[in-house]
Amino acid sequence: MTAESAPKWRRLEPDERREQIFTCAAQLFGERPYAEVSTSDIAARAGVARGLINHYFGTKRELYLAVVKRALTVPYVAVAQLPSGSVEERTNAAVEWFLDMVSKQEKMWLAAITPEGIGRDVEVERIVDEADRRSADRVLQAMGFAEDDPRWEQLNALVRTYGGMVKAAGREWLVRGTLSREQVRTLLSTQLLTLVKDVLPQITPAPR
Amino acid sequence: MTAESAPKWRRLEPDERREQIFTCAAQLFGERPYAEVSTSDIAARAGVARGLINHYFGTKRELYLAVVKRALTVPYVAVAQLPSGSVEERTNAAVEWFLDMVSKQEKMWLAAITPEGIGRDVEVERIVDEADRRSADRVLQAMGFAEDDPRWEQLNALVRTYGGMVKAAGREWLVRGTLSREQVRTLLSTQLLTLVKDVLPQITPAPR
DNA sequence: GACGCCTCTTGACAGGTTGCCAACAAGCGG
DNA sequence: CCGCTTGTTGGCAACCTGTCAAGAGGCGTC
Repeated sequence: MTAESAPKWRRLEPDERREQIFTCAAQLFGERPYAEVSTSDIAARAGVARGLINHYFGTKRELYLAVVKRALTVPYVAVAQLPSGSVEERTNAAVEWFLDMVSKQEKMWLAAITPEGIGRDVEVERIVDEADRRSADRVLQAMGFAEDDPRWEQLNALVRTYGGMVKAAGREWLVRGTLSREQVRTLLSTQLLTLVKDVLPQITPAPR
Repeated sequence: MTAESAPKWRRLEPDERREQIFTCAAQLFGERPYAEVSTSDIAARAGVARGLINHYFGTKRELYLAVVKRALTVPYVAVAQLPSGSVEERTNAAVEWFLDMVSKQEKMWLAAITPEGIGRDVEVERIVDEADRRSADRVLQAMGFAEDDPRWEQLNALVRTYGGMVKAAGREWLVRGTLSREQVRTLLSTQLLTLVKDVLPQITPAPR
């Protein structure tokens, strides 16, 4: 019998261990809702003591936030520069680009737009809002609005409401299959065009 | 000293007590996310023993479901018979009515449209979907579509996507204050009108 | 006016979860 | 080979939830 000094556990670099726990947590949060994933589950899958999770992430909630944040950041990274044609052409191109992007990142995108866990949490809301605002900025830029427009704040808010429709349409298309890609394209193009041509121009500069 | 037999607690009719607890729960769920409202909090506000909540509603989750359900149902029950004028008049009336309703039930409505408080719960999802579908039905009826239209399923889905915008707009208006009621009115009216006049007519009968 | 009973209401208990922290030990540097 | 840094463990205390038998409010009856 070789006197193996069998270590009960292996010591890892902080970043490495942190990433390992993060990965396991992401898997579990993808499988079950937030409340049904206990830190014990995460620790078990990572083959680690439960306390270590708190050591690295502080709180179960903070760990969840980290997961959501990464999931939301990835999808909206590279918005290709849109063609500089008429408004109609640009809206169509934007919608088409969007549909392609979603097609490729289906699961990722769906997971990101339905933070399936902690809800109405200030921090989660902030993270999601940040992503929404950034994509609304891109839409406004693509539609030719000047970035120093005094109405920017409200224009952005209006585009964000359009984002609500986009998410809902994505769910109808991808999850429920009640709408075809073509129907979604028509819907989103038409509505975006109306938004840009009929609604946005009516907005008066910020009230104060 | 009058020998007052001071009762430690008052005995109420089941329906009455149930309603009282329900109301307090609705308030709290409107103030904080699901996870941050303990049954103790609800019991405290209702001036009642915690166990009584389980007696009436079984589970915290069931109580929450009841709250969400009512919040989603009440608003859409009495869609007053809309005036039978032009499409424009009817959309305006519908949007205006909706804004009034929301103003009155602000907290309740907000809590209901962001039921992520419990996280991708199948039951919650079902309830929300049910309500969304029902209100979409009402919108279609009000806009003069025949209930046996073969495209009904898809028309309904399209209106549901509009619902996504409605919810987003409500949040911008009530929660963040980035949009005024007037702006929301303009947005929702214009977009609904476009949906009804430009998008819906393009939908071809169900593919199979 | 007093009593009895129905059932509404309470309070305590068990199981489970989370955050914290002091002690332990892996494994590199001297 | 030994000591020290620090990654890691395991148990503790607080809290929350669902259950249940016991207690008491108050209506109906005599």
